[in-house]
Amino acid sequence: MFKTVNKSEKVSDNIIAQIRDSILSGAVKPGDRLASEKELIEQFGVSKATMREALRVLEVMGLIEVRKGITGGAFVAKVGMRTTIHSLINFIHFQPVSIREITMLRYLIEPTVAQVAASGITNDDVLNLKKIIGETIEPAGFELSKEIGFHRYLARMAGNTLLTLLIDFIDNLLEDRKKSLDLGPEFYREVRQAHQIILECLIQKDSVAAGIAMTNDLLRVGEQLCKVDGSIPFDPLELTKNISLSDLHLGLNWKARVVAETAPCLKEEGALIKRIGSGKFCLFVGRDGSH
Amino acid sequence: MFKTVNKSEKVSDNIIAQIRDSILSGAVKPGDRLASEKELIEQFGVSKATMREALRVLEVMGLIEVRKGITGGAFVAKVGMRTTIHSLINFIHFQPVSIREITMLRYLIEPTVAQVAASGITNDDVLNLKKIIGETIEPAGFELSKEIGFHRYLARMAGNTLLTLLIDFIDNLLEDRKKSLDLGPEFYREVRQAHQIILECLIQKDSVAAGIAMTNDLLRVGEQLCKVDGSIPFDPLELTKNISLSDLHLGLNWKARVVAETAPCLKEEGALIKRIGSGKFCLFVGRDGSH
DNA sequence: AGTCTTATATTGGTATAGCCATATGTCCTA
DNA sequence: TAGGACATATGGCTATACCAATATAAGACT
Repeated sequence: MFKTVNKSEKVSDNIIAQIRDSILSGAVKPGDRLASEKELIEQFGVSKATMREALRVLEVMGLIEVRKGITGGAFVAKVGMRTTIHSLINFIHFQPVSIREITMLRYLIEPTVAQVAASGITNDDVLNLKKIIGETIEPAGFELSKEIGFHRYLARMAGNTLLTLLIDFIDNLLEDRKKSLDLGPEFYREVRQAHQIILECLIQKDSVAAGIAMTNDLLRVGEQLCKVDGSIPFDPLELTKNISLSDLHLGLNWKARVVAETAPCLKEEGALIKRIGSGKFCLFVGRDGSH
Repeated sequence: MFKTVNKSEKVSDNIIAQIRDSILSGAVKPGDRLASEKELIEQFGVSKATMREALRVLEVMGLIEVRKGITGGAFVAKVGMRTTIHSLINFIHFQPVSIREITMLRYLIEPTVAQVAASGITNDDVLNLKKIIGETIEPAGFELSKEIGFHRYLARMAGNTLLTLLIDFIDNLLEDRKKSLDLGPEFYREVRQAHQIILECLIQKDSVAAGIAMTNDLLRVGEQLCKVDGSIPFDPLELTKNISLSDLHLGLNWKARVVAETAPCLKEEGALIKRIGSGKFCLFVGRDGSH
């Protein structure tokens, strides 16, 4: 199944790569048992220490799980979100991120998450969210708390894995900051109230209102953290100074496109045209269906 | 400096945690030499195998770098983006992400990135971007290519570390899909053209046009990938069905808020009010400054 | 027959000792 | 002074032995 290692490179790296590839390629699936330590040592033809090094790394990566006892061995596992977020946290430590940056990212994604969540909310969701709000007390726990927060729950409701991961991560970043900034109880009271308002919008299945309420919440939190922190808050007006990009309702049948100045659509009746600088492209805004 | 491990839990875990914390707390900084293997073994009071296990894990995490030779030892390192993205890729392998989801996330963030990039572009940026577009040939390299793509460069221009990491990651995901889907040369020709249009908008420092051009690009790519793939593409019209959330120009001095029905601002002249369902909250849209 | 206890085999976890490969500094020599 | 040979400290790997945890199976008791 596995081949003897090439000893020119680092041996454990070779083993790690082989096992990792066999997992990521789908050759073995979560739950499958690879082999016992002893068997793997024989298969790879290495010593126990080396084999353990490799297994240990794969375990920390979250790719395998090792169990001891008579039914033990190395089992393929699913990489969990906690492992991944830990890695992100390690990274972010060396690339300092401001509240401003975090808030900007939240501003871009969380209102939409709330919108989507509003359209598909169930009675169970409402109950769970009420419970979560009730539990939002000051002591935020520590170190990747397992309890799912309000925003995380909404992300899961929206059903987009990427957004869920992202919001989980952001939540962690913010929790870290909150802990180090020593905010008063008033802050947490306001957060809870904001969440109640969002929940009310969700219950009424009012997507637009939910999005706005979410925006209100995250901008206020960002502003308050910056106030304590002394940094410059994020203000979305910086982005859309006079013109709102989203006014144009872009869709697959775009109403707005950037086209060459020779494009035939520019001759259509009712088209709004704006030349981009003095270049050869134009911003074209047309009716539905035309492009 | 380090304390002897508590042997009730897994010893190497304890060591990993101690060293990790000492790095993340800032007690030791990148470039610092921790100690030699031998010294660490003495400090922690463990065996060589155990110590090596811990060091190996920390090395894979990207937190330290191990050098051999007479001046060798364990050195604190900066966790790089590649390490982090590898971890994200491991995670995503077990949480399949559709083109639809990827496109949705891109739709939320990349137009804004283009907008911001447009406002701060330099002559050097223009030259680099032209070069990047010129090099966009079919064979996309393999495995976390070092060459920075068009979208990645824009993310760096926008100067937001979080967005940069995110877009790097997304780029990787998309590259993976592109490779497995076997797209024709026509596809890449169109991508290049789309990038040229975006660049033109950037050169003219037209933020709005750049955002729109970016939206056009990413939606089209998403649509084409879904066509080959047979899955349902993302259409932003799903999100903002009849009402555009962003029409409301939310800022720190919000024009739109969700408030309790008893809020005094609802009595202000000129306020637009919409009750949320039959609940006790109202969507309030007021003038600048009022709230 | 069912349930609890106990023994045991299997497996992972740690410790010790030793050898090899490698990088670096030092000293010697031309 | 420049170049090369050697010494030395360090990481990398192997081998072996023993300890600790755990699931299974056998046995004792009710």
